[in-house]
Amino acid sequence: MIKLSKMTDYGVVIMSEMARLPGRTMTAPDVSLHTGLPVPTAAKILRILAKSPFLTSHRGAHGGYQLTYAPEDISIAEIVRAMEGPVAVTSCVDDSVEDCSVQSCCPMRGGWEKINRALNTALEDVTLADMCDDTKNVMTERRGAESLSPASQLQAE
Amino acid sequence: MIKLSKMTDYGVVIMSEMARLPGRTMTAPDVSLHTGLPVPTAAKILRILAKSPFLTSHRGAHGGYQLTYAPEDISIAEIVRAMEGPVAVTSCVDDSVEDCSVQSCCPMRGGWEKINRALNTALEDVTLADMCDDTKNVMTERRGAESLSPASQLQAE
DNA sequence: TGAAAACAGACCATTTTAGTACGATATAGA
DNA sequence: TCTATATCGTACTAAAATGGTCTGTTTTCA
Repeated sequence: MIKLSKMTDYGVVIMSEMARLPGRTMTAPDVSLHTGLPVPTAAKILRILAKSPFLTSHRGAHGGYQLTYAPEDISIAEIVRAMEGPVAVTSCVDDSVEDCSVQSCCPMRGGWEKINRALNTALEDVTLADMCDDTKNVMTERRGAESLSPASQLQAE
Repeated sequence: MIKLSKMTDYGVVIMSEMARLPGRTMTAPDVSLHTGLPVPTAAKILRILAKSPFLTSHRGAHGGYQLTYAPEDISIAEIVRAMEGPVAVTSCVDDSVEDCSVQSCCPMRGGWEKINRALNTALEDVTLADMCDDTKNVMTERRGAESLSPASQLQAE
C-alpha cells in the first residue's frame, strides 16, 4: 500500500480544521482540542506547515497560526509537499538525481514520469475547500464533526 | 516524499527484465544476474509476484518463472498491487474500513477518493511494454542496458 | 534417485517514523 | 520594562516498518 505518513495525514486534517473558519487564528492547544491530536504533535506539525507560504505564524502573546489564503486556493499538493517534500512515486524521478545509476538512459523513466505527473495533477486538483465542504456529504453535522478527526483514528485505541 | 517500497521498485525492475524476452523462462539466479539483485532477494520477490496471474512459476528441474501475458497487457498497477496490496494514498480509503472513526460522515473522503482514482488510473495506463520500450528513449543501447538495473542503484554502493 | 528448482516461513538488523521534552526567542499588554 | 503566552529549533527515545538473509520442504525432470 502506497501511503502518506501519519504526519502528512495529520497535516491535512489540521489544515482542514483551520479552513472551517478561515479568518481564525489558532494556537497549538486550540488545534489539539479540535482534532484530538496531542499538543506537542500538533505543535510540531504546525511548525512544519508554517514554513510554507499558505500558513502564517505569529509569535508571542495572542499569537498563533492562520491560513494565508482562502481554502479554495490551497491544494492538497501544497500541504503534502510541505510535509514530505516533492511528490514522486519513485526515487528515480525526484530531486536526488544520483539515486539512479543509469538515469540518463533508463527506459523506465518515461513511464514513471507519466505516473508522477498524474499523481501531482490529482493532488493539485483537490483543494482544502473540497476537503471540508459539508454540502458534498449528506450526513455531516457541524457540531458533530467539530471535535472529531476525519482521516484517522486519532483518539481511538 | 511518497514512495513505493524498494521491494515494489525491484518488482517492476524484475518484471521489466522478463518482458524484454517475453517467452523466456527465468530462474531466480538468472534474474539476479540480469538485475544485480542478490539471489535470495530476487527469489523472494519472484515468489510474491508469482502469486498473481501475470507471472507463472514452474517448479522442479528446468523450472523457473515466465510472463503469463504479453508485456503490453500487464500494467504497472497490477505489479504494484501484487507487491503492496490495493493502491490508495490514505488509510481512509483502503480496504480496512475501521481505520477511520468517522468514516461514514467524513467530509474529506470525497477528496481522497478523487486522488486515489487518479493514481490508479495512471498506474493502469502504463504497461510493462511502455516501461521497457527502447524506441522511446534515444540513447539506450541493448547490450549496455542488459545487466543494469534501471530504477535504483542496485549494485552500486 | 539425485539434482535443480520453487515454496514457505522465521528471523534479525537497519532504517524510518512517531511522539516527547526542553530551552531559546519573540510579542502583546499592563 | 516585566510577565505571560506563544512559536521556534533541536535533540532524543521508543516503536514500527522494511529490507534482506537463512533454513528447511516440496516438486519435477532426467
